[in-house]
Amino acid sequence: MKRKDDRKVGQIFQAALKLVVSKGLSGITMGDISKAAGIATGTLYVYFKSKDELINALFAACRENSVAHSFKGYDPAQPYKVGFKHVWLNILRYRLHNFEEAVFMEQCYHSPFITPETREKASRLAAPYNELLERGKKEQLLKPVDTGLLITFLVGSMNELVKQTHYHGTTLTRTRINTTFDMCWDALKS
Amino acid sequence: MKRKDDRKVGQIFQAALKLVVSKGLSGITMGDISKAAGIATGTLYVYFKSKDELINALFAACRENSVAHSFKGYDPAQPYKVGFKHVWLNILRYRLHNFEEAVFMEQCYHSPFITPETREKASRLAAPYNELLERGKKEQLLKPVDTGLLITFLVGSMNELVKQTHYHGTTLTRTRINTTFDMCWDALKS
Amino acid sequence: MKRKDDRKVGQIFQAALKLVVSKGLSGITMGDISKAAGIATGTLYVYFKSKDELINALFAACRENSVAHSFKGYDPAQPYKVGFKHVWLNILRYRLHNFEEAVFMEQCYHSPFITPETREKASRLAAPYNELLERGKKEQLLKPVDTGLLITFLVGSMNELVKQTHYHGTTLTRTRINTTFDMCWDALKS
Amino acid sequence: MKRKDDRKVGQIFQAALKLVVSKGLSGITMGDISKAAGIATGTLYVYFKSKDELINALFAACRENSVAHSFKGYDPAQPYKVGFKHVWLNILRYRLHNFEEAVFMEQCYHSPFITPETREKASRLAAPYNELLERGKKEQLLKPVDTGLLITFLVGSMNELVKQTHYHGTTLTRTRINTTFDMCWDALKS
DNA sequence: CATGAATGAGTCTTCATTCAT
DNA sequence: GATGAATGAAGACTCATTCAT
Repeated sequence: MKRKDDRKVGQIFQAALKLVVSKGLSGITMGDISKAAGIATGTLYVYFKSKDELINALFAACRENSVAHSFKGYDPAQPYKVGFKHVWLNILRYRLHNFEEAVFMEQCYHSPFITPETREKASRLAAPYNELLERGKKEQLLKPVDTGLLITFLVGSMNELVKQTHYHGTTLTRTRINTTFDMCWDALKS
Repeated sequence: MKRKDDRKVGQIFQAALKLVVSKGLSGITMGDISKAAGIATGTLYVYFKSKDELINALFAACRENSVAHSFKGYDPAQPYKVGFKHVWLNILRYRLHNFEEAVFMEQCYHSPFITPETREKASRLAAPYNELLERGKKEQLLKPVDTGLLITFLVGSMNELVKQTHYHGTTLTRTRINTTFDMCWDALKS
Repeated sequence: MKRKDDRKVGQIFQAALKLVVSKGLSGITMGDISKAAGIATGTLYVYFKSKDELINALFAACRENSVAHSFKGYDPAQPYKVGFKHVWLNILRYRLHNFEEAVFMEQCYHSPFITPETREKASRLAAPYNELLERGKKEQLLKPVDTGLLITFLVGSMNELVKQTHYHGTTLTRTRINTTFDMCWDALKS
Repeated sequence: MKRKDDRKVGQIFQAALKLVVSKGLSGITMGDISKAAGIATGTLYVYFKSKDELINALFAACRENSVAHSFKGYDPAQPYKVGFKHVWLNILRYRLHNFEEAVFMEQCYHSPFITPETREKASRLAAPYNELLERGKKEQLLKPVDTGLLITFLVGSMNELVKQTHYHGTTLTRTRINTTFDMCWDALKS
């Protein structure tokens, strides 16, 4: 028998992401995805019970991927600001290099595709970010305000920066990156 | 266009916005919109040539509305920070009270519905924001960095704040608002 | 506006019946039905929410039609056997002339299309038959056995007779009809 | 065909029959059958070239089984009515105990699955029934009418009786059976 | 203008069948 | 032989759009 091929899920995900960026979450069809993935439409249903499930699975995978990247190489032993900047850069790098994933996830935010379960699962993955910011507050380096608010700044500014970079074609020089980081740090630092 | 018509366009827009929040931009149909607006499907086509046109018109209307709100009561004669905060609060208030519009506009960002023309028209409306920030730089109150970057912080953080407020049900106290403004100001101020 | 056309339901029913006889209940598609009815596929959904609903509605209509025919011209004032034969002939005539309906209803018997509600509704329509046989028992003309059993003979024999007539191409002469009636009567009479 | 294979064919048939009763002839899929039979879908195609062939084979098998049962223990040497009742009871017993087969065969009647060849083969198996009734006519115990008509009564009444028993949950007491037989005999006897 | 029935292209999904293992 | 993943044609159903009233 033919073994279920795990690489195929990857192909499907890649195809879906590419399509979401070019046609929007609303515009993609199972036919498009299968064609882009180089498989038959029916094959999609071997791996995912429905379009909904496919989208949810992709969302979960992106989310996990994103979190995993954020803390790659993070060393809690280092001084706070060093570690913080490391993570900040990780996130930025991830969003730039995986722009498609970032766009997809944002599109999912208000879509009826994402089920409450998936949403719930996603928010549980936010824990490491929370901890990072809590630590900053404990070391009295960050403003003693609601962690959610701090994250808001972290994420919100990054989002717009990446979008702008991508769409306005601005090249993200080292200086520009540092400037942005400084602004972010100024916002958060106590 | 008589007044009667305008009222109907308003109903259509309201209906569409409500539906986008609950079902996503992908999920709305002309049938849904007409039903929610209390008119017949065919009547939609009296006011809009197609679904695309309806969405684009709504997008443009929201965008204009948003800009108009931002500068309501803004007095350039006042000291910079006072005026800046005024605008900042206007934007925040707008996004909170017109959450549906905000969601709709975000959903439109990557959708194939919005034509380049509409996009172009929208970005031209950004001029007042640019001017506001340029003035701040001229008065050496804001960091001498790319205006786009400054806007990024302004908008990005606000976006996330509003989303959070809405979804996590946090009440936005005066203190919380001020804290957020301070963070934003800290990020931008030179 | 275009008025919903009641004749269209009739066309749809006729088309469906014809197709069930030629291709079996299993083999019919909404596309086939619409084509045979001379309308667009989508139009079917103006009149019926789903294929299931269409089949159930058709079943109910056939059932009603069948019962209505059975007692046409039946006069309770006449001697029992005369009235009984009248009904018997009505049923036979109905089944022969509306062979498609008869086949369709038989096909429905074990199909998952028919909902319990429809089934229930159908069996409630059996009341007149029950009464007819009860009367025969009361007048001591029929065997004093379970009414269900009597109906079994009435219906079962007729069913097979009609099928045979139709498929083997036997012509149903007056003699043959009378012979069959006599057999039926012999079975039921006390 | 080894014994092992035959057992598998049996499993397949059993699975198919069970599914036809629960989901109708229209509703069964090769996937369902294979799952219910505890084998892989592909394996079905080792035993049957196609779904059509499977259904036809099953139909033929049921038909043969049915006829075989009918005359089990029948002894032409016995008086006619005794033998006749013996067969009649055999048929009844068969239909009650193999209700699934009976339902399946009825479903097949108007389905496009059954080929003319299968149909032809099936009707050739009716010979013993014909002979039984011919003998009755020759002995002047049965009405001198068309054999087809006689069979019609035999089969038709039995069909309905079995259906009723099954669906209305009536228990078939010995008395009820005898009553029914008497009715049938009354219908046929000269 | 307003209506909503009619249309048919396009969607998701299923399923008989094939084929690599 | 046995398996079940892969295939793609076909089916039920949706929906933007048109048009008769």
